[in-house]
Amino acid sequence: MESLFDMLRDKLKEKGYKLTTQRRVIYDVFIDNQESHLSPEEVYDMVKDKYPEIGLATVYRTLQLFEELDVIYKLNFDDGCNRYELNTNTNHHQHHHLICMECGKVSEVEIDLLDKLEEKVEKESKFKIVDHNVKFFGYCEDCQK
Amino acid sequence: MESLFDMLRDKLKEKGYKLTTQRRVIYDVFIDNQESHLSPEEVYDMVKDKYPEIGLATVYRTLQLFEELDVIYKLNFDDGCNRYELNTNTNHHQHHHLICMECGKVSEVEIDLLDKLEEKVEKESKFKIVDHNVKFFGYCEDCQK
DNA sequence: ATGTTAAATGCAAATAAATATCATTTGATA
DNA sequence: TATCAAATGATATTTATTTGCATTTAACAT
Repeated sequence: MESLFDMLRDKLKEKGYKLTTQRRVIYDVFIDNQESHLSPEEVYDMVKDKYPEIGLATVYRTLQLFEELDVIYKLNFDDGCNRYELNTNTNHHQHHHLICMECGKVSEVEIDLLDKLEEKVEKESKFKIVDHNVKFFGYCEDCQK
Repeated sequence: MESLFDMLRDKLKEKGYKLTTQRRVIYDVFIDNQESHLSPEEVYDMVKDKYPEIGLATVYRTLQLFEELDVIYKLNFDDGCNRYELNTNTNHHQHHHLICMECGKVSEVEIDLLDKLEEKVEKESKFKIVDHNVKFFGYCEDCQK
């Protein structure tokens, strides 16, 4: 039974990339913050605790690499920076975001009604669909008052 | 029976904003390019044909204003800039995007199965949902070959 | 173990999109 | 037609991200 970390190592090896300390440490930050939607700057700050010598450019490069390897995926909450979250292979496809239009808070919903929808869209269009992304906009509990 | 343009004028007046030539011309660009997803730079280039004196900052400011007035809405195709499309009041809510992961082409789907989904999500979470946004990722007809 | 080599890093400089500043102009109303 | 807040254009600035390059390091072969 392969852990998430084993998968990272295998994916890196398969593509001829090296498993560096920096990549380990960045990976750990995502493991330790699975409920978060981290920006490059936030990752940088957290990584510096364990590995102060790291450069911001390395963080950016690593995030790109991890995204390419499907280790993390990119989110967009329109707040001026990219955000990323760990791909645990269980959150994918039925894990979407609720964005509060008042305070900007983002929460999660676990729901999967979209498989039917994908089929329908594939029939109507000529696209071969492999993924979807759903965002809901509204007002969170606190901001409804 | 009120035209889209009348609505723009009313909305501006209501909030104490002025109907300037620049705003008219930018609005016309959206009317003339309803199928497009325009970036600020693209709007700027098109506007300059009719109104060469316009400044890029005015385009940015106008796009923000139009978005605030729900005259246009913002899209994100992760290509390094904001993109906008006209809100015709008919495309809203059942108009979503198919993004080709190979060539980046974006097409439209008209579909609305999400009302049920919104209800379900509202029950499960404490969010009051007012809008949703769906993107499908896959391969377009040309790139499947 | 050690040497070799391509890949990765850190730093600093460079880009690019978007925003802010401010003197000047303009649209709406009296 | 005069008034005045709002809007504009030009330019400078900010902020996120990327790039160039000399140096370091992980992976692999010997």
